Amino acid sequence: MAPIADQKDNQLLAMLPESEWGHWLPNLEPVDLPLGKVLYESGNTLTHVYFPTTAIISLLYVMEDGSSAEIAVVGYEGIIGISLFMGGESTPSRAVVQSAGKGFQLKASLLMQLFDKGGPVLHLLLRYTQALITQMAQTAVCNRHHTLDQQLCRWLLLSLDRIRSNELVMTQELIANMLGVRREGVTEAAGRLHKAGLINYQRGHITVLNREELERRSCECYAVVKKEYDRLLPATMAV
Amino acid sequence: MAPIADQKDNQLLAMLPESEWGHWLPNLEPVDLPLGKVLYESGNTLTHVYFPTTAIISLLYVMEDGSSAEIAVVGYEGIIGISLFMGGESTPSRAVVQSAGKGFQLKASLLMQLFDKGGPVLHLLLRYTQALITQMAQTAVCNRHHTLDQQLCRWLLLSLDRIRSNELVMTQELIANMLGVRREGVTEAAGRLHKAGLINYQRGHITVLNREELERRSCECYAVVKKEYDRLLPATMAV
DNA sequence: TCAGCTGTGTACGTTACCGCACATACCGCC
DNA sequence: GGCGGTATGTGCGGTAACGTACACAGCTGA
Repeated sequence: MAPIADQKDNQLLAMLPESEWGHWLPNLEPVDLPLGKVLYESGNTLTHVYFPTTAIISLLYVMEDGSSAEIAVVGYEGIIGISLFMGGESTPSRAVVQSAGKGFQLKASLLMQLFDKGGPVLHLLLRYTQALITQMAQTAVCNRHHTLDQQLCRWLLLSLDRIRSNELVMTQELIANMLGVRREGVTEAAGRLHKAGLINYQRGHITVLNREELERRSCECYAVVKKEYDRLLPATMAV
Repeated sequence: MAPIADQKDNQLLAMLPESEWGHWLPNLEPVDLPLGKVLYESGNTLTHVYFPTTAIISLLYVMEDGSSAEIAVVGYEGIIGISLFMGGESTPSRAVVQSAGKGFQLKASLLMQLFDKGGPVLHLLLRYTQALITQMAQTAVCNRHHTLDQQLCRWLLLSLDRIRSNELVMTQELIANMLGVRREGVTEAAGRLHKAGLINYQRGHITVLNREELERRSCECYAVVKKEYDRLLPATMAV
């Protein structure tokens, strides 16, 4: 019988060299990641890092007036808590579960031990971080130049890529918070995509029907980010 | 007599531990960084990294249609070419000199040798990278939520911090390219700051007269970024 | 079965910024 | 000392997204 949860459902964990596996496996604790759970708070020191398998986590900045904007989105391909091994221990952003699912957690101190040994683990985590940086940079570009319609397409594609699925459990209100726009704006943009037959949705469930057309309507930002993730973290990568 | 150029004018170099100094100094070549010089191009493998001392370098993404947006700005406090030690060798962005000045360059292969030894050099560079990440993230937030007036204030402050000066040699056209807005928009915003007595400018020279008020008019993004740089890279840091 | 909550749809005036066009001002240079 | 190029100033119609208000629709549980 297959295990309830497999550590290799997280791509970074799956990329670890065989020789590392023994050090990691006993210390990876499965965790439930329910909608809204805050994995780390702005300015707080991290106690754990997280490796999502089926959840989507948003890194976002919450402004003084309470409005927010997403900086990046992380799923099975990544890790939550890069500031730990980058040496800052905290960041001004917050990590929140945007789509419920599962994952694994690892004690911060253990991750640091494994990271500080250098070698393949260090290089893998840094390559991942560079991919994440690209996503952040492209978010900045996209926020500046592209229409809400384009951004919604990009966001849907990026998010779905991170759970390997066609369906997203997410309200328009939440999407609006992520994109940093009005909920009504998302309703209108989603309505246009629906009318064009690209997506379906009812009460918090969005399904993509036509991925190709969605990519076509998206801005170049999606392709730039996807290409960079594929380049830096090829699924078949031998670490 | 003081040296024409001092390697310790770059803050990262200045933070290197004494023991490292011998390995670095003979390999740091002084370079001129004239306005418009491209230090690396999107997708190209880096041959050198750069440590600015008096120049300002913009990391920007150039879109398919030719318009651009700044992702981050780097000066004497940093290094150009993080993708090298992050392991990607290239990035989808471009690095361009926005304010002429000087700096030092180091061969990519040498930097990698020094980085791969691990220890304080590695940790210093990673901490710097985290500060840079914060700047990028905040750029995304700022692009989404803040007015051009606020963004101009933020941008002036960030840029001036990076050359330790009150005067910037830069046309409004260039600033517009960086912010990803129309030149006319910058003219209007700058006009308002001028009218309020906060800045002076004529033909490509901008002088800040009232820094406090400029900070007050800026959005919170400037303070967030500054605080994070100060936290991660304190000038008095013992590496 | 109906009440109540959450999620979605629609409308309307407002605003910040855009694109374009053109006027003016400054500076270096022959 | 006038000329040409670059930098800045201004005006005007257009538009994407905003803030606000409210209607409706679907699920859930008393």
